[in-house]
Amino acid sequence: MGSTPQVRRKVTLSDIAAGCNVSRATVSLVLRGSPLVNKHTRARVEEELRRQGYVYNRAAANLRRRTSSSIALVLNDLANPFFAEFAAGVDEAVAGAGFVTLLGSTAESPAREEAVLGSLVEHGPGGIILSPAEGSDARKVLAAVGSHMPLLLFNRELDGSVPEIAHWDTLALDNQRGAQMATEHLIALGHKRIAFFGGHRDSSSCRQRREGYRQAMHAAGLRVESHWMVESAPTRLDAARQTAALFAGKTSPTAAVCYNDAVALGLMLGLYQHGRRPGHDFAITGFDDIAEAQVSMPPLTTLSTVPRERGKQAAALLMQRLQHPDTPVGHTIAPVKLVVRESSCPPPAA
Amino acid sequence: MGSTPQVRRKVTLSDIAAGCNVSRATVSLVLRGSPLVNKHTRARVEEELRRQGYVYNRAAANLRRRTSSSIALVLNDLANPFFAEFAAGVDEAVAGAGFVTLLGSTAESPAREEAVLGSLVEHGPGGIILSPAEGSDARKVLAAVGSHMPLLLFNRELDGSVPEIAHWDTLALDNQRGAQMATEHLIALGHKRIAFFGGHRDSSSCRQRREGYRQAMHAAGLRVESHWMVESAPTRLDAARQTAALFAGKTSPTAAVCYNDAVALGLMLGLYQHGRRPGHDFAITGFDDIAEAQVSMPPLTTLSTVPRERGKQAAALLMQRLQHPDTPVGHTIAPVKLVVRESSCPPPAA
DNA sequence: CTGAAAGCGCTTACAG
DNA sequence: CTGAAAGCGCTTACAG
Repeated sequence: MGSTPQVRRKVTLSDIAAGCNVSRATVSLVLRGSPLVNKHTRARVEEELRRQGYVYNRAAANLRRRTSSSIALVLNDLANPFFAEFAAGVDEAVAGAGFVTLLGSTAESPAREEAVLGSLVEHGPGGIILSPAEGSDARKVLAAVGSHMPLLLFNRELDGSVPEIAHWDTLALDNQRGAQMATEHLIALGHKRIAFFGGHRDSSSCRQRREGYRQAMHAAGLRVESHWMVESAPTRLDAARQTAALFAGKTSPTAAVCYNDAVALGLMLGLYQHGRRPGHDFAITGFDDIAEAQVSMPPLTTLSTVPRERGKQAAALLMQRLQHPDTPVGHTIAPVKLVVRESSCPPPAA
Repeated sequence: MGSTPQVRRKVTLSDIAAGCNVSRATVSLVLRGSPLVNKHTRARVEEELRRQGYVYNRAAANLRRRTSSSIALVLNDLANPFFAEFAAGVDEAVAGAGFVTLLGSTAESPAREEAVLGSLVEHGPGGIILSPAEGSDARKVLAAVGSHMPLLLFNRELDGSVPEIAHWDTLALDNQRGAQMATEHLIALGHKRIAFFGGHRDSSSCRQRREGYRQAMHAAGLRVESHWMVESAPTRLDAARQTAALFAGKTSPTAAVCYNDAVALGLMLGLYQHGRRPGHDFAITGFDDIAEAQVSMPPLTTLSTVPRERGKQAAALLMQRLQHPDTPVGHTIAPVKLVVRESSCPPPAA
């Protein structure tokens, strides 16, 4: 009430020390919760901290202690709901550990990725979680972050081999097993002619999902026509455009395992435009279980990756690495879960 | 080749100075691009910086210069595509200014918001962009950030009055004008019985959108039945559930201005479940123009807020404030744009 | 054009 | 239990 809170200069440890006639060392011990401090002294200091509106300067403390209280999160596309959820999970876990998240997004450009990593590293994060841009190169990343920075690669592989001096952990989705499960599910429904639809062939996740699809088809003794393997950008729009390609050959598929949900929703749209009814005369599965999957028309059978959980997991793995720098590098594969909804109908003949 | 890059200790200015027999001051001047340094000296220093793999420690520099090179971005819901796009825009602009973004998400909880703000402030951001959690209180925010921290409020108002000592800029969407435009559009198509559907009545954005709707209805001499004002959580699922309420009275509406796109898409689903065909026998408008709006069935007429642009704008406004702390507080209202698609059909009678 | 010195806000042995 | 002193990695007047 009678206080004058408008000081321009920030309140520091010295102000508090002066304010209650103790040394800065003592104030520091109080702040860090040391048991050495006399109860009465502690109370006086705490009162003074409150009175002056002290704000801890973590950067100064980190400098002195040679520690870090941040981790950097570098994403190829923050606006993608999958990564947005992932980021929310990372931030939740990071905040829970008393750290702060430094954000960087690269808009799928390796050049921007290099710049962003360079800038973030100067801010001294304890480690980095990186979901690489398409075409990002291992050596460039190494040049940007140095060989001593703990780094967790999420979701994608880097181009080129990872240099030996880099001890980078990885966290990946079980793409292969997921696509295999989706394909097996369609086979169990009675489908024989199953396509693999969408995605860029040269992305590692697309390769792995195609591999899972092929294995399931092969194990069931089913053949794969070459025109059933349709490429597209991993977006709804391009997927809708590519729909016609599925029906270009003489033997049309009755079902498609899609690269991801965006592609699957685009395919639904494309099918409607071709007078077909997904979930009735054509079966579709997706990958990701984005929010829209459960409310699309029809609701989409897909593989749940629980991106928020992946985010928490990524943060936990990185924190682990910070605490145990000399543990062997870990390559974690996160499970995916088949969620059956109406888009995966039996074949029309059955 | 013959080098030994594996030093555990980080390379500092002193190492560079020692490496080429100059003082740390000179190295610092080189780093900061000072014109004072002799060309030849500069070249030697730069070579040494490269040779030793020097990484600038921005935290130390910030401490000495009493500057900041970060801004904090605190969002009520990062997983929401609108905010994810917004965050991408903020980060783009922030990175463009050589700053880094500190991320915090509050999961719509005022208590978490307080904690997150408190933690972020300790990391010394130059300013904060805050999209408040529902029910977040002005005095609590002030207590968490202090009265000298530049803060930009985005998208929502705080509960309680903003204390006079807080000089907070705001950036808001033109909710009222947007809803008014949507309503006028439906009226122009010939609708007379138009509902306002979804949203929490006590949220400021919902109040403003309802107000725009009322003004347009009133200006056209149309009356509003009380059961046409339906509340819902701002989610697809709850909106679908509330659909029946629209048709509970004796005079059913032929169109609805929806609180946002999520609600509009939920309403579409609800209408299908009631045997109606949105875009044919019932007109719908949304708000936000999320990615799904253009590919829903039918495509959704809505108000585009261009969240990525809003993010850039928010960052620019905050940067402006950092450079000119004594400029009067600004309250910016960002325009929205009507995007007409097939969901807004004429009334069945017409 | 370059260097010596002080200092940003903290922490941490080390004495006492 | 508390304080004096040194130091984290930088920058910036100030001399020369």
